Amino acid sequence: MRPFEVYDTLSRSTRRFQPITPPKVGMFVCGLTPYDDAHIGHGRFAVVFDMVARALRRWGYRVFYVQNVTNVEDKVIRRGAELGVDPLKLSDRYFRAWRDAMDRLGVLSVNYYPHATDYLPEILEQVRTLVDRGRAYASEGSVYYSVAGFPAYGELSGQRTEALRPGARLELDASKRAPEDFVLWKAATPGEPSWESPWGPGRPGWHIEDTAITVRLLGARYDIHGGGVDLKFPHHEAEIAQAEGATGQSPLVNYWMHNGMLTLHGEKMAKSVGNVVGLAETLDAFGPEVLRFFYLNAHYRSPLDFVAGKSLEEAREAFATLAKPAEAIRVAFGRAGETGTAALPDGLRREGEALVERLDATLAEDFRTREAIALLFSWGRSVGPWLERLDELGSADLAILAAPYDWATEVLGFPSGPPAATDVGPVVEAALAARARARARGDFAEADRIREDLTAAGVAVEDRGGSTRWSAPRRPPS
RNA sequence: GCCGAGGUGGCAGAAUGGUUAAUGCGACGGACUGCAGAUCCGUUUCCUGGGGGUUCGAUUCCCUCCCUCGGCUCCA
Repeated sequence: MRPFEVYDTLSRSTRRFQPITPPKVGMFVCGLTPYDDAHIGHGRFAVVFDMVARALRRWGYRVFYVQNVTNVEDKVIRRGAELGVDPLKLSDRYFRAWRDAMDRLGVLSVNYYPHATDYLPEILEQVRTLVDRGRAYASEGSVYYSVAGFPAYGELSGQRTEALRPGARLELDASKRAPEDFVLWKAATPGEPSWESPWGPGRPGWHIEDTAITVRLLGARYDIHGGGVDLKFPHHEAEIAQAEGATGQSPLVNYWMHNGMLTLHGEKMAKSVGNVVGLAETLDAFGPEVLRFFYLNAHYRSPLDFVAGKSLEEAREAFATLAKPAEAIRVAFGRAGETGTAALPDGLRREGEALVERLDATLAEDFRTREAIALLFSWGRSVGPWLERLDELGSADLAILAAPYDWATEVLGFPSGPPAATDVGPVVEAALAARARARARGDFAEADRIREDLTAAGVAVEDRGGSTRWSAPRRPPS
């Protein structure tokens, strides 16, 4: 197991990671409330924690990564009512769309997506435990957590309960003893989904499913909890209060990781702000690798600004620069013999062998993906002079050239995948043959016209040396 | 107001108590090309919000001010 450091929000410091039960790592990330199409802000947390899980597994940790699905919640119910659809069916539909997007994005590291409604027995048991231990009280069919009885409340976010009271958004709910108390179990409203409980029919509060699920699956204490910074308060604060209040064990989580927000032109992207860019459409237009590149090209804790018509276009160019040598090397490797007619200089060979270690070491410092990507670009420059001579190299040398890119594919999730299969080959070949004839007789106007037509169809044409090469786009042109 | 994260070149975005402050995008020049594109080579020395302080030396550490973003019970 490679040692690494991670910034822990609770202690506000970068700490050396120490699993509770090595090599096992329990990792929980707050997932979606599926009630509408996911946007590219959601994609960021998914890719960030996917990268974390990939890295840890590469380093020898046995990661159990759980991402919950809040499928019963105010917003789901409200949207269902608007559309006249059963809320649970609605959330199921959007969850499926989320999974599709995750598959496309290469987010394959999540072991399990528990749904809130699948954990009602655990939720009810935890609520009852909190009531039994005097942490919570029932009132008018609902159950509330009594924040006053949990002094650590506010430590994660640096908020003090006294400071919260003047907050304009505190619910002035007569059934609560104190305004900062939050609901664990919400009394049923007619026509909405509800489940039987000792306090009457109702449904889970926002925060309780996470701790019911994690106590059940990961235990009273676990290693990593991730999520967006916007969830620090009150959501994660409430999780600590609930779990520690129920189990009597502390700390609930050893390392709190919070990713920075994706902003659109400087403002947080959020459904409630109305400034969202759809995840599925973005994947259609740019493909998963460009999007992953865009996300991981900034440190996960920094805010990341998205500028329409610019950010992803720039990411696409940069990604192409990175991916091209990788693909050329991999293709050459497939053709290469054991020994080549040329050999890499020792200096380059050593650089390549050291680079993979450097990449791991860089990520081991709080997941500095931007720095790792910079190293990969530099490698591209080192490798550059060999790109025209790859066929001269033997497989051992090519493996050295490929190793940093293989590392990137494993941990960052790009570059990967062969070009899309295409059945336009014969058509393109025929057009290029016509173009070659035109060029041969000096009719460049005709030759250029054919090339422009092909370019417009998404086929890149390159004259190299005496031959002409073409390539179909890896994905639909945007 | 309180809590947190930030302010770095034309743009995006790293890093560091010390020779020329990464990397990418863009731009420019060269090779190649019928022209282009792609690719390769090179250039882009005058960039660390303002003001103090510590230090032989600060962009980095400390204080202060200004500004931006996020949270302050909907949120990834």
